Amino acid sequence: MATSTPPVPVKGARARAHAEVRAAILTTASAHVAADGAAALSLRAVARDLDMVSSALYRYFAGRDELLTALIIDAYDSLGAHAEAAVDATVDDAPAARWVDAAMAIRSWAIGRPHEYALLYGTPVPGYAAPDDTVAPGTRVSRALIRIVRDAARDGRLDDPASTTTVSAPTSESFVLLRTEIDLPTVSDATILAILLAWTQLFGLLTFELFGQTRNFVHDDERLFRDATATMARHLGLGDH
Amino acid sequence: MATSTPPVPVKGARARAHAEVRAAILTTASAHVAADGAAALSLRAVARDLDMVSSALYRYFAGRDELLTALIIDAYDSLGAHAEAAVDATVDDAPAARWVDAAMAIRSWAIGRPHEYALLYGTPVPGYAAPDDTVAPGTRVSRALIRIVRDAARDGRLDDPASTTTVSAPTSESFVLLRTEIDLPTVSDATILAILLAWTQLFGLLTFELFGQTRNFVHDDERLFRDATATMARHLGLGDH
DNA sequence: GAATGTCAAGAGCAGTGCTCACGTTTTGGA
DNA sequence: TCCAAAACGTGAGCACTGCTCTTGACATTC
Repeated sequence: MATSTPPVPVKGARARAHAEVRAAILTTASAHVAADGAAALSLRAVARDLDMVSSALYRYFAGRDELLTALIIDAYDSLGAHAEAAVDATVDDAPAARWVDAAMAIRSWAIGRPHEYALLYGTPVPGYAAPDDTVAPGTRVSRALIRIVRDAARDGRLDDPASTTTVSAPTSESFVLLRTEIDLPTVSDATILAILLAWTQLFGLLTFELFGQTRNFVHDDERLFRDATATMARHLGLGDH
Repeated sequence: MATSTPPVPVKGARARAHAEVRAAILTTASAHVAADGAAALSLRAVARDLDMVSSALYRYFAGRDELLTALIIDAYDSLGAHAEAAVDATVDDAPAARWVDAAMAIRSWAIGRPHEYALLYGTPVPGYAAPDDTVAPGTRVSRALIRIVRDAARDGRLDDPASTTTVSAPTSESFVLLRTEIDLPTVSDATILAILLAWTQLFGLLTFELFGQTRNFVHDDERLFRDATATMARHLGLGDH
């Protein structure tokens, strides 16, 4: 029985003021998440910081979940821009090196904002599945990573990892749509699967590091992350030069 | 300033009754987590179900966090036993097939208990780092998976994936301790890294599936998971027969 | 029998998300 | 220019939460 999103003025000074207050709410809410994590985010505390009364917030967000969803979208955008910058900055490098650099950029973003990372890749706060609105903004990071593969394919620096991958018929079927959506029309099933593997491996390792699953036996997390992503780049068939 | 764990009687009928009540609390708390997730776990609701008053629970657990930690440990044990059973049941199969079967067993456990899985591998609830007590029980699953590699090595059915892995000197250094701890003394750096990769890949993909990160472009999650883990088994060097 | 340990009860504190009725202010059209 | 509608902030209030503390009833042990 979620209350629907509150009405928002569309023109004039009212609209401008509304947008400003909304932005201010997001800013201080984001600061609270960065400091104490999403679980500890309190609407009343945010309202206090802004010298409002808690009920006033409901003119801007339907509730806590909607506020969190907005924060998730902003965080995805921040991470996406970060990843894109890394991919852009390395256009002239070898595909494998680009992959590692992009992965390291994603990692450094996450290390600096563990709570925001948890907001994106940890347990989804409302229920246990992420709200639909957050899926699309989340693809920005993936698209940046995939651009590395696309550039490599264009330049003939992408090997087909067919010899070491197993793709069943139904999986191959489901790759048909995915292949066009990520704009890699000529690439093999093995490459698609390798991309998925590299993607899940990257975030899997990062999540384990940040959530403490690797402590007690990994000492130099950054080094391991670099080696791991370099290995995944080779599995992906990305060229070294 | 966390209140320390409450005193517990050590002998006699008193101790028995105490243990029973404690178990009952864990059982109904676990049911609540399974139904609504860890975030929604309420001490008062648990107390109501047991016809107690909420303050009575503090004789058995120092607070909500300690209750959750106990639940985490139990869940790790459940998952660990599940994985071990799968590994035991396939001793005569090919190493690669065993790996896939164990992974599928882990997945089916998770699919059936999404909230428990989130409790283990999602955002750590107190703060953003898991309490230390939960690390050791968490290794049970990993040890089960590693046994597959060890058996394969013993039987000469483990290839060295050196040709496709990159292990830097510092990472190699940190593998020295790890190698003896997982009782794979003769195995190469490349194999150790491949194990880590397979491990993070397995849980990375599973987490993405459960938290909704793969929806909209993966249709047959089970099939993909099977293909992905089979591929990782090959990267690991596990034999097919 | 007295002292000690164990336990549940209940009141209470400080906090939460959220709703609602109520005034005030601003806005845009008649 | 006037007026109704829209937007907004206020404060009270509801139903919760985790947690603390005091009190009184037992049981076990000395």
